[in-house]
Amino acid sequence: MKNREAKSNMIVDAAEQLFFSQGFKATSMDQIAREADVAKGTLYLYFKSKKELYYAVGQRAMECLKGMFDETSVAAKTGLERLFSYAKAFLKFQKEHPNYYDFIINYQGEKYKLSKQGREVKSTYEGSIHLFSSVMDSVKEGMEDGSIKVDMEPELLASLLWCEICGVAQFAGLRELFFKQFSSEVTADNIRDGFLNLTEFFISGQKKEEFDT
Amino acid sequence: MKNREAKSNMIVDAAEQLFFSQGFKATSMDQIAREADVAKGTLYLYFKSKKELYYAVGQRAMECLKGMFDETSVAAKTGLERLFSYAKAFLKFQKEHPNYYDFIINYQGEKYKLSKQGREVKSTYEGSIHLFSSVMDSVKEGMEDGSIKVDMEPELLASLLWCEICGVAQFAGLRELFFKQFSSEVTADNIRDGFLNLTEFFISGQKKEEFDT
Amino acid sequence: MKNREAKSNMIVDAAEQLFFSQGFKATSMDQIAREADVAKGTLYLYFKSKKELYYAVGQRAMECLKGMFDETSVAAKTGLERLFSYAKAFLKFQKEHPNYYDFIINYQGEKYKLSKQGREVKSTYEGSIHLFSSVMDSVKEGMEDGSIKVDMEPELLASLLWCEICGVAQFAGLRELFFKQFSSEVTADNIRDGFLNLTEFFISGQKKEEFDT
Amino acid sequence: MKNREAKSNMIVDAAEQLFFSQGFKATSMDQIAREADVAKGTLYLYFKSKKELYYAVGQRAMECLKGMFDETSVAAKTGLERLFSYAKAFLKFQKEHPNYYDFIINYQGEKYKLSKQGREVKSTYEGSIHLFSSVMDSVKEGMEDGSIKVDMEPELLASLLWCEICGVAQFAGLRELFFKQFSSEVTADNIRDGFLNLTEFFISGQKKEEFDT
DNA sequence: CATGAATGAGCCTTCATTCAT
DNA sequence: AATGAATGAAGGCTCATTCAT
Repeated sequence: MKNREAKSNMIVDAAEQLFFSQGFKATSMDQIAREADVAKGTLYLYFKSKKELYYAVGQRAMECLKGMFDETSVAAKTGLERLFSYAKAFLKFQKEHPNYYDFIINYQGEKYKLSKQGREVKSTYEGSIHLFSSVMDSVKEGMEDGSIKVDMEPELLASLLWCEICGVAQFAGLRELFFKQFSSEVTADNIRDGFLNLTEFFISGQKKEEFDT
Repeated sequence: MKNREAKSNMIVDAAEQLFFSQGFKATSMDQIAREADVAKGTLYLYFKSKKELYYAVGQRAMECLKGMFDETSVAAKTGLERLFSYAKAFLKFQKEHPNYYDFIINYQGEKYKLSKQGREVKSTYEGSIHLFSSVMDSVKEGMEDGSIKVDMEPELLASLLWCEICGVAQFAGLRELFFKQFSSEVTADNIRDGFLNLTEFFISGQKKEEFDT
Repeated sequence: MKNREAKSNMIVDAAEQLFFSQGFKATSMDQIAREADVAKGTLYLYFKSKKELYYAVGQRAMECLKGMFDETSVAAKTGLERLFSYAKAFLKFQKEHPNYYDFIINYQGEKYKLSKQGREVKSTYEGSIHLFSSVMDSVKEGMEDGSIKVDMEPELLASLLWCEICGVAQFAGLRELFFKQFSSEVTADNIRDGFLNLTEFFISGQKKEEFDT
Repeated sequence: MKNREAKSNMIVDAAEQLFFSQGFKATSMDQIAREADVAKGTLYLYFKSKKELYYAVGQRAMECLKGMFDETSVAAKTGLERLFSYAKAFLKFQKEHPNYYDFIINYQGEKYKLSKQGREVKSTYEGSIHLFSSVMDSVKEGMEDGSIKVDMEPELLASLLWCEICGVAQFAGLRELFFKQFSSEVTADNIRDGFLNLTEFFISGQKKEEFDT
């Protein structure tokens, strides 16, 4: 039954593409079937409903993010390094898979629209917890090993940084054209790098003088 | 014709609430009519189409944000102060009108789905430009008057801060329940305040020692 | 209450114009009200329903036709002359009031669509009887006075001629462009005149030789 | 795919009947679906829109008429004979398929309301041209072979006869009840036969004496 | 397993008619 | 008498889902 998984993947491929370009409601099962080159009825052999298909895409996005997180953090020595390897992974994820990123961000909101619950929601939710736990641990670790020097509760700092990173990830790309109107120097990459540099500088507690030099 | 505006507002009230909780596509004109306590046909006396109603909500959201921006920035002395009065206004806007905030954030995306353009899109886009210009001006001002001490192009710094603020605004509230699982101290307000304090401290270029104390 | 009739006429004017150019179903009471420059509610002060308005137009068309019939037949000396004065009146009516003509022709069909009965139907029906009676009388008269020489029951000949005239009236104009494709000589007027000349010649029983000359 | 055509035909059957009895606008897709005993959505599997269904009926009507024309004219020896075989075919068509006849007559008018053009319009228009060309050719032929003796341009005579035949076809049936009020002898068939006899007599140029006998 | 024809609930929008002012 | 805001039934069309083959 190797074949089954392959076909299922093809269907999710098709669905993914259409959901991303048109949104959930605007994508019809007809379109997905056509795109996946199967009959409409076949979709229902692999996914119980359109909703289910949507979840499958969410699953994929989350797994992709988890993969990039796990892959990246191995070489870190200090808490600060680990934290920033996560940050970089996150930004890289957004850059390389902007659709997956958007999907995850919008998931919760969209989901309310789909239905008030769903086992798949839980699954991605747990994924988020896992990721954020890693970030928080790295902050704690950094505070303990002295690589992070900020006078703030680690949970709060981690949350705050998480929000900042999400904001940079989301809007750096989305609004690149917008920002560029004011200066050609303001590219998505520059924003991302600027954020990483500035934040690392600040939370590592270096003196002002060191930064100016 | 006082009455007309009042009724129109009631309809937008109803539409707003439903769009916020279910999204554009998932909200039917029937529901809006029921919620607004008018007949379905009446909706079309006030708004040419469902799309038009959606725009009316967008208009409202943008005007609300602009109002809070304009109202807040008057008393500022330095560029730094002005910048942070904007930041506070933005966070306050998100806190007091989270739905409007989400609406504006999602506006662009949703709108592409509605139609490829539209005068209303332009209207909100221009609103964004206006707001961001103010932010950028305050950064430049702060760099000139010495209240902001960061070695970075003002446009880039402004863009970066904008992204961060958006991130904090959006996720502090949205994920409050999420963050709280790790520490009861991590509330949306704490995240917002933490962000403001930390960032003000950093970009005003105070020495580490001063912060620790 | 002179005013009442005047306003009623203005409304029928508006309705007439719109019914003719768009048809019954496609014309809305809103349009009629706008065209007549009165409020929508006012229409219902003068006409019980849209249907009623439609009938009023039918009434007008029939009265116009009757008027032209009565006006024309006075000077006739023989039955043949009277018959042809009717024929000419009919063709003239179609030419000068093609919309009224179409209206009358389509009345029956349309009416079935409106409802299965209606007093107005009767009214126009009686108008038709009146007109056709006149035609038939003129045929009888012509047979008696020798101006019509056809060996056929007068009722049948009258019916037959009526059908022919209706056909010429209806299609000469409607299909003018169509016929013209085959010869620029074939105009609506030529068809009408050709019909009158040929038919008069035939039913007056002139010899072939006379015609050829 | 034999089945597909069969079902498509059943749908057109239903649509035809309803369009004939109520008109285009007054017939709803719901009714058609009910009449055809299929679900409403099914209609759209076979016809892209209500308009398309209407065209399909028009197509049918035209093909039916063409079929009867082609079938009839084979045996004719002279132009006159051919002309009258067409005339008979036309009258027979109207008699056997009065709804199709009406449909074709009203087609043009109705269609303008539907949309300003359409390939189907062209299709029936071309059908008309084809038919009329045959009629005109037979008139020319008859003038050449001497079977038609009328001093008139063939195009004009053909046009005129066409109008007359249309009139007889349309009104003989439609007004049968009307005419009968004046004499029980005036039936639709008598009108049709009377028209054929009288006209044939006249345009074949026979002497009056021969007719009287 | 795979198909795709069939279903029917649901959507946006229109419009004849009513009625409080 | 006149208004025009309000109504709500209907209409054309879409699409997720089912099921006989």
